[in-house]
Amino acid sequence: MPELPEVETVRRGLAPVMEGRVIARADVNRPDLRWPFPPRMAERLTGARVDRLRRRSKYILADLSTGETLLVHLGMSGRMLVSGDPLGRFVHDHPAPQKHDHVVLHMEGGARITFNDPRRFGAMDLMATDGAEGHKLLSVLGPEPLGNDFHEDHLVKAFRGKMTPVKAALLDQGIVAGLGNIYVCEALFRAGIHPGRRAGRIAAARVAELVPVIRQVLAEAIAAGGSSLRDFRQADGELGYFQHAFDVYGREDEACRRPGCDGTIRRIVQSGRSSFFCAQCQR
DNA sequence: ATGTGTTCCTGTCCGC
DNA sequence: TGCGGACAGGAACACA
Repeated sequence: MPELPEVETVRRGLAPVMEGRVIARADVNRPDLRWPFPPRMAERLTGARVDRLRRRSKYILADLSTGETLLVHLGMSGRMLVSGDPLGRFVHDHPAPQKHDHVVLHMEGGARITFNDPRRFGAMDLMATDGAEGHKLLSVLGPEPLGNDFHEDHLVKAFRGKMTPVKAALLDQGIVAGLGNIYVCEALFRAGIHPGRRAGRIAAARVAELVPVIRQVLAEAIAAGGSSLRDFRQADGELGYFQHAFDVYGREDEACRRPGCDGTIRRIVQSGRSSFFCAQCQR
């Protein structure tokens, strides 16, 4: 689930309770998620100060005072719960442990961060901070969609000659890193491009238009997530998902929202995943 | 080299 | 109320 905007929202929620603070204890309740945890993960986290929380694509990276970086991926169903936050920004009382609470970080000062992931498609790993970008999972990533390396030339070149549907091309993390099923659908809707169009057959000018559209869709979602963060004092402290209105995602059989369009949102399955679009205004 | 399908898990929802 | 099937925001991997 969590796509780039949700992961960024989680990072922003975690930063005030983690950055500059020491991990007093780490409870690791099982040996693995999608992959085995690194050897002695709990010991390697204990006593480490979190110097900085970063995000790369859908990965959260915590640079530690030990010279190591903790990598966290939320997979499809991963959530972070913050409790006991002394800043009073999140719920103060620690909730009872829940099923699928796989890792719990106890911060000095009282805050607690619980990683809960029913489907266990999430991941955690530890690596040397120096050269972290060479990590197997990070080295294959394309440019950040909100960064300077993501520009019209890049996307046009990446699409050139590709016979794969544009939907799949935008989901390809090596072309642009951080988009998932929801925001690809939303971006294609705004750009007026049918998800089944072959990437290499779209005119360069239309591909170029996708760049600002993708940026805009993501920026709006991050802003929506940020506004949901402000209410965490009385909320349950859960980070990872927030209410956001989509134009096409999840709106099968509903009316197209484009002014002047009387089309209906359709759902098709592409490589096993749902694509939502308006056949009237996406070509 | 590309493109496509399978796979890892649990939970929820919908029709019968 | 139970049961089966479809489906869910990811992405590595095996294959044609």
